Amino acid sequence: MKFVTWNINGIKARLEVLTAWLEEARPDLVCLQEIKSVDEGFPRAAIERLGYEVATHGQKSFNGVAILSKHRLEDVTRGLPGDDDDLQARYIEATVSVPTGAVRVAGLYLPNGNPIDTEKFPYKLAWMARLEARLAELRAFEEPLLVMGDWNVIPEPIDAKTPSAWLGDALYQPESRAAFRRILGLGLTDCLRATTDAPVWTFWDYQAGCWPRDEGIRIDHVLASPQAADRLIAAGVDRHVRGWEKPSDHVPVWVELDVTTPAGRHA
DNA sequence: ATGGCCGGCGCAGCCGGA
Repeated sequence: MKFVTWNINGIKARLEVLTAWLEEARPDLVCLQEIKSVDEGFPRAAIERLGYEVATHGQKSFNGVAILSKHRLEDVTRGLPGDDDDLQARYIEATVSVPTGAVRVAGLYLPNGNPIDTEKFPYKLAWMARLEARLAELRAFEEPLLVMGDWNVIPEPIDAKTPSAWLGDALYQPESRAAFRRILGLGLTDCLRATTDAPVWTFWDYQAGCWPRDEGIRIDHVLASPQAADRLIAAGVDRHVRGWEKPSDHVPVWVELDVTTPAGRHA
């Protein structure tokens, strides 16, 4: 079963690219970020027509996340707990039933945090602390869990074509990277890193010819609980989509899980 | 040479992104 995360950078500007990719990739479940739309403005019908259930957590102009699923979504919750004054739409959870049980999915759009000498950077770090607290709760259930989205964190030097270019950037600050490592320390597996040691990019800036020069970074991640990581078959990036007409600056990142084998029976 | 863009809003040019 194929689970994907993709920052689409505006659902209205990306609907044609999204539907073309859905028909090509045929994912079971997709977490979208930066839909930049209120719930009522989301082009739900065009996606439902392709056989997907749609759950949105939108906001006017900025941010906004959604989950698309070929299988019924249950227990949808919107917003990251821990700060009732935070109105930015960056987090959604849902449970999807699979033949052997259920998978809890958390879709996130982590704050960018730039510039680092403004209030935006402490907001990012506080958001990551709230995320760690929520994921500690979810981990305690000891069930299959995927935490996927645009993390806006470059975890390691290998995750940037030119690491030195990011030294003053919120995505590569020691505090951002340490917070990401603390979350991995809850017992979560970085699925792409679990399947390859090679450099892989998920984002290329629109500016400065970054795509033709392959000046990319890896900031979109899928993390799995042990109960999900045990079922991991493969992980990858749909890099070619960055070369399409009117692309997002991010590409889809996917994982394939074996949800047919009873627990404890897989390799 | 170290820059070059894009979406939303709304109809000019600014804000936000990474």
